[in-house]
Amino acid sequence: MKIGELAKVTGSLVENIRFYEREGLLPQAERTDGNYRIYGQDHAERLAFIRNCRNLDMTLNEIRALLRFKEAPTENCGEVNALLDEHIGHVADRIRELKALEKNLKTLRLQCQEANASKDCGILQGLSDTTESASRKRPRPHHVHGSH
Amino acid sequence: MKIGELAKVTGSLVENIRFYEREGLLPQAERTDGNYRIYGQDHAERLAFIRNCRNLDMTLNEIRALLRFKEAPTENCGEVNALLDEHIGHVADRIRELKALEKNLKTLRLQCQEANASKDCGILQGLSDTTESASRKRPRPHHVHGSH
DNA sequence: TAGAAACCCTGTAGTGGGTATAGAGTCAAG
DNA sequence: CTTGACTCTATACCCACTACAGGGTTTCTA
Repeated sequence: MKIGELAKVTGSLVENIRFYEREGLLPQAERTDGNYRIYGQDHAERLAFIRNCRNLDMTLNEIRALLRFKEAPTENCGEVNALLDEHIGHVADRIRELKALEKNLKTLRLQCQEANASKDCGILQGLSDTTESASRKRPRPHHVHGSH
Repeated sequence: MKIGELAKVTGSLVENIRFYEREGLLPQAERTDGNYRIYGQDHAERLAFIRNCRNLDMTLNEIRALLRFKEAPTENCGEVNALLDEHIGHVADRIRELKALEKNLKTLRLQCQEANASKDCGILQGLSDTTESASRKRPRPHHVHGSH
C-alpha cells in the first residue's frame, strides 16, 4: 500500500510517517518506479506499535528502546517492565504537580469575585507577589508535559 | 542592578530574562556605557509577575494578556477572571487525561508480571495491538503538556 | 486522449519556551 | 596588568510534530 493508505489504516498523518522514517523508527520503505513508498502489513504493525506508545505519551527514545526489545525476541524483558514503571512514575508525578497547580489557581481565582477595575483586581495583585517567585526553586524539567 | 543580580533576585536565568525582553514581555532595559543592561525595582516586579504566571503554567500569550490589564489599571478586569477560569479548565482537562493515561499504563503493566523472553512479554504484545490505534481519534492539541 | 484532481516527493521553516554554545567585549580585584 | 567573573550578540539545539513551497506521478473523468 502507499503512504496515504497506511496513514488511513493506522490513524496517522502522512507527514508523521515520513517523520518516523527519518527518525529511524520505521525502516526505509521500498519504492515504486515513480519513487512512491510502498508498505506492507509489517510496516502497519510497527507503526501501530509506535502510535500506541505515543498515545501513552512515551517519548520517541522510550519507543526506540521498546522497539529494540521487540526485535530481540529471546532477550529478557525486565527492562521493558522497568521502562514502563518509570514512565508510569513520570505520569503520576505530573498528575500530582498539576493538582497542586490547580489548587493554586483556584485560590488565586478567589481573590477576585466580580469584575473590578484592574488596579483593584485581586488576581493581578496575587500574581504580582514578589516574595513567592524568588523563593521558589526552579522546577526540575520533566518529560510529561504541563497544561499546553 | 545588572542582569545577573536581577536573575538571582527573581530566581530566573539570565538567558531567560534576555528571552523575555526579545519576546516583548519585558521592556528594553537601559544600558551602561559598556552596553550592560541596567534594571530597577519595576523590572524586578514585572519579571516576578511573569515568573509567577509561568509557575502556574500559563503561556506567554496568556501572560501578555494579563500584562496588558496590569498596564490599564482603570479597565474592567472581567477578562482577567475569564482567562484564569479558562486556564483552570485546561489544567483540569489535562489532569483527567493523564489519569486515564495512568490507568491504561497500569493495565498494560499488569500484562507482564515477571521478566520473560521479549517474545512472551505481555507488555510488548499489548503495545502491538492494531485494533486499538486505528480506531482511536487523534487527540486534539492542548496547551497543558503531557508527561515530558 | 487530454486535462484536472488527487496523490506523492524532497526540503525547509515554524511551533513554544526555553537551553546551550561560540566568540567577543567589559569590569573589578589582587 | 593580568586574571577571572560577568556581560554582550548571534546562532543552533531540544521535542514531536505541522505546514508550507515547488515540483513529480497517478488516477479519474469528460
